[in-house]
Amino acid sequence: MLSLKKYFTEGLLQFTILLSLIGVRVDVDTYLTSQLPPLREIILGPSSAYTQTQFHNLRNTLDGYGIHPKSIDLDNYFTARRLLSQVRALDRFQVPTTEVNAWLVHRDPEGSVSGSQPSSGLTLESSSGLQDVTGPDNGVRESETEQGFSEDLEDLGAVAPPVTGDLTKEDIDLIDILWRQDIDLGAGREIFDYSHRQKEQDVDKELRDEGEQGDTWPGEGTEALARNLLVDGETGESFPAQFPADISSITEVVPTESEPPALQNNLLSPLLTGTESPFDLEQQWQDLMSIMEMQAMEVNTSTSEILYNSPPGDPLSTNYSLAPNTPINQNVSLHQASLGGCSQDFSLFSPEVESLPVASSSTLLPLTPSNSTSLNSTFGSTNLSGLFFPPQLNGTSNDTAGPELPDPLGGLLDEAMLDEISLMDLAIEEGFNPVQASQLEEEFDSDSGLSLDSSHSPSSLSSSEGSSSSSSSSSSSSSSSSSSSASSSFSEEGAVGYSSDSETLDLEEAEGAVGYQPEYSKFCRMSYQDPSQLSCLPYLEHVGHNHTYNMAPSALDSANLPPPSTLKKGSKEKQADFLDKQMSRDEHRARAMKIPFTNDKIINLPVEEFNELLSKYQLSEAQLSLIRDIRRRGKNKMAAQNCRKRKLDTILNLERDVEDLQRDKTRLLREKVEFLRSLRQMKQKVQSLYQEVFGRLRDEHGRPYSPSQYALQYAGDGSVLLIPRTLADQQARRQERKPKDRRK
DNA sequence: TTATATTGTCATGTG
DNA sequence: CCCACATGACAATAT
Repeated sequence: MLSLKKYFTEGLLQFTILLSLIGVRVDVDTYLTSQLPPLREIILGPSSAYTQTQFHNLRNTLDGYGIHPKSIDLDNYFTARRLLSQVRALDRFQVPTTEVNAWLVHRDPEGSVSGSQPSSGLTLESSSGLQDVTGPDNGVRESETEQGFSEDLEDLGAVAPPVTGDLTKEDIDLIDILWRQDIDLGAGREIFDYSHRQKEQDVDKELRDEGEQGDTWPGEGTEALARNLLVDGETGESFPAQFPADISSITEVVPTESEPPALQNNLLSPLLTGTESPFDLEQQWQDLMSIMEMQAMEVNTSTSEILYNSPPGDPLSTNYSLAPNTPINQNVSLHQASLGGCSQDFSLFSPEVESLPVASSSTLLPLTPSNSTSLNSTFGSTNLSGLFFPPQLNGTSNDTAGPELPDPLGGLLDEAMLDEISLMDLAIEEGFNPVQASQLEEEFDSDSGLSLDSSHSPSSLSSSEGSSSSSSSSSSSSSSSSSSSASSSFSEEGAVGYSSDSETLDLEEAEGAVGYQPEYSKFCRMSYQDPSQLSCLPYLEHVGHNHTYNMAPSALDSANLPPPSTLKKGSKEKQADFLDKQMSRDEHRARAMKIPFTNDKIINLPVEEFNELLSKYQLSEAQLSLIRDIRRRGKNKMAAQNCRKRKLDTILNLERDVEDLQRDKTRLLREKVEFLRSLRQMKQKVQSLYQEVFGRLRDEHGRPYSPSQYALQYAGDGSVLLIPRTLADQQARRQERKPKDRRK
């Protein structure tokens, strides 16, 4: 948990730093208040994911991040342009509003891939576009970031159009991507993946082969990877038909997108031209299958070239440098930079954050001293007034506050005195006395610290919700959708590929189901927003669900990282052992019982599909029982994760609320001190004037009036009267009673 | 090895 | 009644 908190806080800091670097003005206060939610979600990602209903939101895209890396892997493995074009085509299909995000993501990867891989002709376009765009991107980002991460895709569209006018199609695309990145904020786990992949790439082929050859592995892995695709493939019935259907649906959706049709056409046109075969299903499918198999062995999908170029340690520098050539990487890198660099940046950022609180504290400090002085002075003023008035009156006036007033001037003074006294009383009641005035300073300081904390604390239930909703949407999307999009298959493959092992599958499933934690954990541990974006796509449903949860990140990490080493060592057996270790108990049981489908399917398939699946196989009673237990436990696992995330989120929100209240309290106390001080000054002024006027008064004999016998009193019309003390006392008493009566 | 934190599982309740 | 989900409690596991 601590590490996670660190990550999220660091992520916030980094993000802010990034924004500042980009040129976006970061208002920490507003950021905390208004924009914190998104950040918080990022940090608390899991919490946001709590609400299952929210899975469909953008966050889900985060969940899908896993896919994205895989897509990159595909590029690495398959140099053929055909894949890229296909992917793009797929992206198009997914263009529909929510899907638009995914589409953008894909493009980035492509661009990055193209940039990295000279083989693809597309690369030239994408790379050039990226480079050109880099400048504009920043500007766009500013607006984007300002608007908020959690904003809907529609918002993106709305924002993008203005920018697009000057920008080229490619630029627009890039902007969209950047926009999405900003929204997602997730650091790409790609870095991790990359590291693994570089090492594993060679091994991956072997793994792929193994997966294909493996009796249990291939089937499970493929199934897990793209339930849609695989399912179809398994049945062999629905797959072909579904694909076209999905495409048509996607194309239809595209026009409806927020972006103007013209823009869309422009954006799409490049892709379309490049894509030979959205319809070349067989080849795509084969490629996807092969990729999936390969990936299945690799738990993680390292697509990022960033790793190659730069060590994960320097996400920022490397990312930025890479950005021009590799849009995806850039995006990822940016996220990562914000996230990964958090620790490093944190120190830098912290000062800034603290500066605000400090400033307030500094302001407070002067106040506090003044307050203490003011309090004393106020008392002094009262004493002064007492000097003017007869001792008796003064004594009474101090206690009652009323008696003094009766005097001619007493009226004014009385009110001021009363107010002051009342304030003082309040202060005392509240525990805010002169002594405490000094304490205020401390409070302020502490408050400043609190404010800092608050800033750190992510506060955005909404964001979490959004993420959760996105995940849910992705999950909701039917399996048919998965079959439809080859691109989706990539993402799924990535997830599936490594997940092909029962373990990975379970993890994915669990994650997808949970939806909330994935954000948090994913974001913190590894940044793979892009994949998440992919998850937005319907076909990615499986992946998204699985990825979302906390477990996923840890599992993914463990799964991803270890495999590379094992793979390098080069023994399939080792890999198998590792996979076995990674597999959950239920997975082992399922394997032992020779259950013909993956745990992921068992757990995540809708009831109808689940029953249908069961009906397709002749399973023994023991197998059926085990399957039902696996489903029950799997769902409960996700539920528990959601529950815990929700709980954590609630606690964090409460914590934030407490901090806010403490800040408010400090502010109010400071204001109170200021008012008291100003009141004291006014009193002193009135007293000095009173003395001056009273001292100049002379009776008919030219003798000054005795302060003990006479007093000045302000009349309602602004005139000043000299009246005997007795009258003044009486009037003062009357005035005292009135307020008391009112109070009653 | 122990203490703590995390995660998985079960039982139960709710919608 | 079934299903999905949420949640407290406990166990298992990881750190």
